Amino acid sequence: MKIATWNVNSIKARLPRVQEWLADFAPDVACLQELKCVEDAFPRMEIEDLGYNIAVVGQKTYNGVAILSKHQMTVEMSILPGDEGDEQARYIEAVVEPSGEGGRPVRVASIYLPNGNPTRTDDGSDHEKFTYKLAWMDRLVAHARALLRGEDAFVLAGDYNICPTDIDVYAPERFADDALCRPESRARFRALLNLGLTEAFRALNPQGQYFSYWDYKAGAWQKDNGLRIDHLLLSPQAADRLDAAGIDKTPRGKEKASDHTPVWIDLAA
DNA sequence: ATGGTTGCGTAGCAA
Repeated sequence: MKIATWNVNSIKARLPRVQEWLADFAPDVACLQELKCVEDAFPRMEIEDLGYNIAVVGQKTYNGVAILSKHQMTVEMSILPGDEGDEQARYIEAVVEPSGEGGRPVRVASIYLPNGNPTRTDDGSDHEKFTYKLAWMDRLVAHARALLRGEDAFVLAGDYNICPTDIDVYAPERFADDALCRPESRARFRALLNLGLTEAFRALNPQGQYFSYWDYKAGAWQKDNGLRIDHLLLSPQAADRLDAAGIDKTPRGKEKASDHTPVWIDLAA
């Protein structure tokens, strides 16, 4: 079962790119982030026509996440637990159930983790955007811990806005104080791994520099000035089925591209 | 170089 994640940076602006990617790559499940629209404005029919069921948590102008599935899907969560007052559309979780012989269910979450920049205010204290990111990550660790008690196969896929280590950054010295690389951010990402989750791409590519995001600015794509911030984290039951993982750079090179490119895994049936 | 680009929405914020 192919499961992919892609921050599309506006589903409306990106619809032709998303349609051709779905038709060509044909993932069983696609987790999308940064839809930048409310649920009613999601181009539902255009995606359904490609054979996908759709689950959306939308928000005007900012954020927004979706799960597209070729298989039957039941939405389990539309917000990350742990903060009733959090109104940002950054989390959706569903159970995907392949029909037919031998298809086992997989729980899938589409995650748009807060960017967290700027990290500091003018007076030098932690900026609320940074503290929101860290608190959101604490909630994610707690939720992952709860999910692990269920002992089922699950995949937490999305834009984590975290470069796990310096090898995931084209110029680590420039990002030392960036929320994507700060020790506090990385410590929480490692906490997820220390629970027993497997970061799929790095597990199968233990060495080497790979990116999933290139800034629109300053010719970053042409210069390969990228970051690896989009990840799929697997429960032990999902990791046991991990057959392949990859980063598909093709969509990033097209006209009207998102600044992110899809990351994918293949799980044994 | 405190720059650069894209999207939303139509000014300025977010990334």
